[in-house]
Amino acid sequence: MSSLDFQRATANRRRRRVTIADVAAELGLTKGTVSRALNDYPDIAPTTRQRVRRVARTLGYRPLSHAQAIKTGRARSLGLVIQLSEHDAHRPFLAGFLAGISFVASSESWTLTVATADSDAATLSTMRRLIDEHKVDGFILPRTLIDDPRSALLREQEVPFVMFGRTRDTTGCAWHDIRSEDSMADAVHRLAALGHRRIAFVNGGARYQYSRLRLDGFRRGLARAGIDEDPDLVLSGALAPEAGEAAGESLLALPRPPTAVVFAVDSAALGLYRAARRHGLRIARHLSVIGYDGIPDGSHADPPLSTYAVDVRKAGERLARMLIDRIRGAEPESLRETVPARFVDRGSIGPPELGTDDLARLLGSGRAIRQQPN
Amino acid sequence: MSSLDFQRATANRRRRRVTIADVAAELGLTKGTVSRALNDYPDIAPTTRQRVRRVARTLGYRPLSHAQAIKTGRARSLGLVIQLSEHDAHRPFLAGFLAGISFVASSESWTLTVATADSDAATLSTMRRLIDEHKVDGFILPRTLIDDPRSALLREQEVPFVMFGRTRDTTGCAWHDIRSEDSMADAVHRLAALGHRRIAFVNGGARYQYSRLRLDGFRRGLARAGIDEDPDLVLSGALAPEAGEAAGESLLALPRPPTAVVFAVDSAALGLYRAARRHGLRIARHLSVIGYDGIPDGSHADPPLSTYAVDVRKAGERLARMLIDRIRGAEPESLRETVPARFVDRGSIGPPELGTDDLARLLGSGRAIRQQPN
DNA sequence: TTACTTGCCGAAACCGGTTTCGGGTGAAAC
DNA sequence: GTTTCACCCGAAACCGGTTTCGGCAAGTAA
Repeated sequence: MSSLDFQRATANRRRRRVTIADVAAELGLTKGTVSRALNDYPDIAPTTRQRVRRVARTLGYRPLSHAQAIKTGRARSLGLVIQLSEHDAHRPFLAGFLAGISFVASSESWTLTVATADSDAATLSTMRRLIDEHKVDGFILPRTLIDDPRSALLREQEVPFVMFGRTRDTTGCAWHDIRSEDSMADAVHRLAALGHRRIAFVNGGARYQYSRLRLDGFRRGLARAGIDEDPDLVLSGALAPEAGEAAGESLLALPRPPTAVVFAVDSAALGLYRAARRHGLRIARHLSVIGYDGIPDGSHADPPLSTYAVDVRKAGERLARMLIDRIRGAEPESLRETVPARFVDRGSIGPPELGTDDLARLLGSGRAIRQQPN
Repeated sequence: MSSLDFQRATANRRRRRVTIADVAAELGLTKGTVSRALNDYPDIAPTTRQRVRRVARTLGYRPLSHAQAIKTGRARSLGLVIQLSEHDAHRPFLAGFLAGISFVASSESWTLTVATADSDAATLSTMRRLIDEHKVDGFILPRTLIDDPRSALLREQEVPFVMFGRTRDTTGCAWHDIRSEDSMADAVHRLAALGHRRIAFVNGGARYQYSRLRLDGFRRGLARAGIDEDPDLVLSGALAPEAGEAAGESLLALPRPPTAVVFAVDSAALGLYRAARRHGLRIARHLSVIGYDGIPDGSHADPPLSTYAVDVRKAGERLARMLIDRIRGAEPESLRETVPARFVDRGSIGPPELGTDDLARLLGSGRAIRQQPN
């Protein structure tokens, strides 16, 4: 045991790490044997394996990940490139999402490498750098686009990836996604059940696959409720409160305004609150609103925004798990799943107190009054 | 040049990376010479250095970071462990903060490794793992505590780190921080200039060093304005809207309520809006509020919250730069800096329309009226 | 007894870089 | 004409692991 003590002493004195050679020397074995023992090679006697394990533990041996990487080609790291130009709507989710990924990664002794970029091009070049330097073994792709250049790059480079969201060309793609289309259909269903017939839809960004899906879901809801779609009541491109406010204004300016509005994105829905306030309308009473995302701000609105909550932490966990499986060789086709969002009724919907015509009249008079000072 | 073509071909066919041996072979040099040339060793002829550079570029050679790490002991990665238990108030800053760090890191071909933890203990053990496996070369410590166990660990392990915020024991510490204490003093000064004499202060979490500093700043402001401190008007522990609301309630319940409130944290300040609304008070007219942080939600409040904006992206950039310098050997004492926050007046402050006694009377009658139904 | 497996481990190559050491060359100094 | 000394580069060790290959010993079949 003197050699063990010696190891400990030097480790403390010079802060030299315990290497595999130290473990081997302590046991009177060779590096190779120790390595195979720790990596569960079948040609190692069970008793030897146990001895190695024990000594490795007592010596505090931790393999150096990049020393392993040089031979195995595995950095044991998951890559995540966050693009935060435009609206930054995903910001409130970021912490939970990272927590989910990090939780699973840590449990497997993997790590998470994150980078940010401010454009599509920057995202791709950042990913390319991470690939070239072999900093990561694969990527999690948030905010998938209908036609996503990232998946094209990764397919070409043969780098594993999983997507948070679906896309058009699914070849070689693995994904985890929330069935937001079902939520949109459900929203229409709920509003129709409350008596609404003029239900508007304000969609998100056109590039995203989810926008396409949610619009489909909205239409499915209308069809199921037996309501004909009115093109005037379908807008898109609203990701932030400002855009949501503008959308609300144009909807309220219609000859036959909607009595309920479904938003594809919570933060846009919050914009409608401002428009409503300006026109003296009360959310839920005069105008029902349903959002999607479950952002915390929604619960601070007055009245709190009814929405479909997404468990982003869980999504992060699933994606990390799937990516690790994918890196270890699982087929992408076996890694595809969708889960539902959870409806949380906080009080921003209710039976229509006024019909569309009464609403129009009210808004008209309001407009007249408000325009007097000008 | 045929060998060059050969490299390209094999690189494409078998997707084999270009190694330093390929570059050396192409030039008729040895690996060692190429390595020294690329790393600016002085014993390489300038002409040779240029030739090596050019060929390395045309071949598309990128050194494998973990292959370098094995010898240099540098993973070229910055560590960030985010603790998101309690309030998660830093969430809105996360994206910008990461962007700042990532921007600088990328520019030096470094990467950012992030992990999350849900307690102090988990944070420490996660950091320990990253250190043991040598996944990172140093840490950025967000949300510094008065007595921070993280700095103790890193000092003992002799791992470089920089802090976002100050701490009590500064030995071996490098930091970047915002002089929020000056902002608090400035807030008092501004309110006093508007005519306020009863100014309250609602502080943040007691563990954080910033709370101590901001309280000092508040007191300094009072002293400068010639106002005696009233212990009733100083509260603490408010980090979220709920706690801010509660603090607001207790302040408004005082016999002589404040006409202005300074909050150490924006999101707590937003809680006061709700308390004010419940009592029929109008922010800015009856009750002036100043927050600190500059969170986006503040600008959506009604009226928008006046606050001191912190440039978290810039902070991330500075911290990354400082940490890289620190890892490269700079002394921690040379890496200490503070910058001011920027006041943004969005309209939540104004001259007191009512004195404290009138306010108390108004609140009293309001209370009476509201309590009748019970 | 001999031959052939099988189980288990040592030896050594290898991964892709970095760094030390030493020697050859040419110019300057004597 | 030597000697000296930069200047440059090759050779080889090294970093800390992994993986291949081969051989020894014991067990089994012939």
